[in-house]
Amino acid sequence: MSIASDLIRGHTEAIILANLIEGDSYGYKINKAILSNTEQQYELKEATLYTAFKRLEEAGSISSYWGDETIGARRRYYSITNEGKKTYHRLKQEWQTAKKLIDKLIMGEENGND
Amino acid sequence: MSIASDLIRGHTEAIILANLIEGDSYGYKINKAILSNTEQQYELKEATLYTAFKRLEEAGSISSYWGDETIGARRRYYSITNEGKKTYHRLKQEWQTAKKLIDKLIMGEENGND
DNA sequence: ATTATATACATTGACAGGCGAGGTATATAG
DNA sequence: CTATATACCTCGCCTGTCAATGTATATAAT
Repeated sequence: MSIASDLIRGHTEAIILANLIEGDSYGYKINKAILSNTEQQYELKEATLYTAFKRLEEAGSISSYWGDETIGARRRYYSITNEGKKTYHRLKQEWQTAKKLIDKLIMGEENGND
Repeated sequence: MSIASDLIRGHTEAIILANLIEGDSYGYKINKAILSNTEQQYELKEATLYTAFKRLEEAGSISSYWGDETIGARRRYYSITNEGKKTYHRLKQEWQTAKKLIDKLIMGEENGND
């Protein structure tokens, strides 16, 4: 992919929570959704994704349950908790703040708006 | 400071190059400039700063020389190279791309513009 | 039958950047 | 002579990312 992972680093959890705000989902699907949303410009690697799920669940931001698929591979679904919703809103605000700061710090005189 | 370091991670080099684009400078001063530019909201820690200088110099993005101070502590000045200017412009473009992607991924329906 | 591909989850071990803690040295103010 | 500001530097830990690898189910092609 074309985006350096260090630029996304630290946003993994917010990205996952943003997905789960739209409804319960599972790893493979979230992975594909991100690829699709970014026109294959960014991929949240599986190892990264599953370790992030573990962190989020330990933090109480999400909960999980096995789907009742009778055919095909089993799926572990994740659900955002109320705690996770709060975290998500906090992370969104932090991103807005960080975005402005980084713009100021690296863009110099140029205007960073679209 | 109020900004999680993982949100800045990966921007350290761009921030330093943005400073040096304005003219030669040295570690302590760049450190204070960032603090001041962000109203103390972000600080590039000294250990981070000096390891980044080393990386940038090894990569040929900056060069350094000792100042000729006759009083006070000695200063090691850094200068951005032509190679470094190219890198800086590339990093700025990457930031613009990443910013849009992250907005799309974590902001959902909301508009991330100021 | 067997190979390949897609779906789906999970772990291990290495790597890289950030940074707390510590150290050195000069100069000034109390 | 102690504290504070300026100024540089390094060691070792921590944390998040990810390539590699493994498991299992299902379908399509050879």
